[in-house]
Amino acid sequence: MTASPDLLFRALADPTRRGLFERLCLDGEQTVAALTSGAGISQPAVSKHLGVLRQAGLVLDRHEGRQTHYSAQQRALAPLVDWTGRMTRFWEARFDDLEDLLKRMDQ
Amino acid sequence: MTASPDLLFRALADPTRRGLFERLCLDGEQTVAALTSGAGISQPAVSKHLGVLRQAGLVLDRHEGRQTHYSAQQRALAPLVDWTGRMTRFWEARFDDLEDLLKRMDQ
DNA sequence: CTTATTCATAACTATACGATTATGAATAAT
DNA sequence: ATTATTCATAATCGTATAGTTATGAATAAG
Repeated sequence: MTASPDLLFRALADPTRRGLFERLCLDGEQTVAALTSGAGISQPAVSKHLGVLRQAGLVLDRHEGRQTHYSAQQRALAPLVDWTGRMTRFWEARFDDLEDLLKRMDQ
Repeated sequence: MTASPDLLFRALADPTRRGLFERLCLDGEQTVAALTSGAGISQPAVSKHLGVLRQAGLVLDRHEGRQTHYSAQQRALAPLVDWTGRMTRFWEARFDDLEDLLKRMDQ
C-alpha cells in the first residue's frame, strides 16, 4: 500500500512521469490514449511510466473493456510529506533551541 | 537560490544522497571526511554527491583551511512541499466539492 | 468471421548515472 | 623544505533507465 520514500522519489524523479502524475491529479482519471496524446513520447513509453507510477502506489488502474483508466492516488505522497516534515522539523527544533538560549541569555 | 522541483527530485532520488542530506539535517554541519565515514562509498563519490546536493541548493559548503564543511539548507525543500501541496490540495478541493454536493442532496 | 482498436510486453539501443582508481591543488604539520 | 592530510576533479567502467520499433492479447466494431 504505502510505498517507501525511495520508490516515491525515484518514481517522481523523471519529469515525464511527474507530468503524467500531475495531469492525473489535476484533470482526474484518464485512459492511456488520452495520456499519450500530449506526452510527446510513444504509447509503450507511457505505459512503462504508468507501470512505474503504479508500483510506487501513485496511480491506480481500472480496466474497462479494452482500455485502462488511470487515476492519481494522492495519499501515496504521504511518506514524502512525512519525510520533508522530519527534515524541516529538526531545523525548527534547533531554531527553537536557539531562541530559548537567547532568551535565557537575556535574563 | 530556489531550485526547480526537477533538480530537487533528481537530487533526492538517490538513497546515498538522501542519506547524506539526512545526516546533515539531523546531526548538523560536517566535513567531507566525517560524511565519508559511514557512507559506505569512497571519498570522491561522496564529494560528487555533495556537489549534486549543492547544485540543487540543498546544502551549503564552507571552506575552512583544507577542509570543507557542509550543512543542510532545509529551506530548499520548499518547492517540494509546494508541489505536493498543489497535488493534494486539488484532491481536497474535489473532496470538498463532493461533500458540498452530498450536503445539498441531503436538503 | 474478419478487421480495427487499445494497451502491455519484448527486444534492442543510446545515454545518464553511480562507483572506482589516479591524481592534483591547497593547506597543515614535522 | 618536506611530508602528510583533505578535498575536488579527471578518466574510466558497468549498469540502470528512458526511449524506440515490433508484436501479441484482449476486446469492440463491421
